[in-house]
Amino acid sequence: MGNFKIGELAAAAGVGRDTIRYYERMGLLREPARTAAGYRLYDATDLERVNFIRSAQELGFTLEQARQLLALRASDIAHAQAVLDITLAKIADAEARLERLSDIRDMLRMLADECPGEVPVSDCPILAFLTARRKDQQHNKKHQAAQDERSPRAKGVLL
Amino acid sequence: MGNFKIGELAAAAGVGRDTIRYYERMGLLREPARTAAGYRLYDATDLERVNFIRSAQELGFTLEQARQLLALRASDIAHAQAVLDITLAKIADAEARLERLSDIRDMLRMLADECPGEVPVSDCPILAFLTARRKDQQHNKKHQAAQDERSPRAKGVLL
DNA sequence: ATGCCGGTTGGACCATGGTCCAGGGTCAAG
DNA sequence: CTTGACCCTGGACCATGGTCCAACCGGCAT
Repeated sequence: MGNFKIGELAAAAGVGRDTIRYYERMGLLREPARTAAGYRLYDATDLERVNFIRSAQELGFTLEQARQLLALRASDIAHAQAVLDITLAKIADAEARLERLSDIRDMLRMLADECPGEVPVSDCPILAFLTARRKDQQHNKKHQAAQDERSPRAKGVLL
Repeated sequence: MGNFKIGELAAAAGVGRDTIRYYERMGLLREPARTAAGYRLYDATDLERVNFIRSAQELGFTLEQARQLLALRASDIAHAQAVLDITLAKIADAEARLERLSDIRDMLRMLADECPGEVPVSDCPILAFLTARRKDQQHNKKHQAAQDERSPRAKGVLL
């Protein structure tokens, strides 16, 4: 049947050879059969898996989440709720990110609108804002106590 | 005058000591004066610089961009236009990202709405979508030629 | 003098998703 | 038989923004 070598799989899926090997190392693809010479041999189900992974990535899922989704798909006993949960979390994540990002955009737009351009940097409202802003924050902080909670970095960052 | 050691500067700015040294290595802070024992000695202008950097980061600027903004601020000859240009690029970036992200959210929301939850994974519309989607794309690709343009990764990613 | 807190250095490490490379082996065509 | 295209492995490297580590030194209180 249609067995292909790694380069063929990669080309069919539109990724690099190294990406395929990387997915294998990460446990996203099974360890494939080998020729006598040690060449990896793939079939249509492998291609479909790579395509699945790429689709998941396009929807903002990380490789780890893609791995989970593949595991769920392969399970007889899992219910769709598990997939839905992952999806809902991703939506919530996207929404938080959208809000934060649109706040930033609004702020930048405001500042850009105020900036006349043809003045010396010493009169630039954007720089003035960046220079001044912290004083406000320190002001606020005085009433906030010294709690700082360094974040250990978000997992599954969405784009 | 008010000279502080690295720990004091870090505390005043609300960052870690290592972050200060990191900024120095990255060229965001000048090399500070030293005590006889080699301790770094900072003053109020250094604190202000760190605060500026943090503010810039909050507006989505990368450290590299913060460095550029600081350089512009320090320049006598630069005009505000240069700052505005950086800001406008950041806004455009934010907008592109917002659009992409909200498309993804919409797609996920659509899929989530269709998913009944209490069915076996084999009936999960989300998995079905991920499984099927690539076939569409390959279909489209047939009319698009085999141009693939592997992206060398975006710089100055906004959040 | 002893402890302890804080400073110094260089370098390793985190996550994410790959990419690239050296130094081989394999295979089909000419 | 040689050339070139493909494959193998293990490991280094990219960006981003830090964090953490060992192993050492400085300075102050008890």
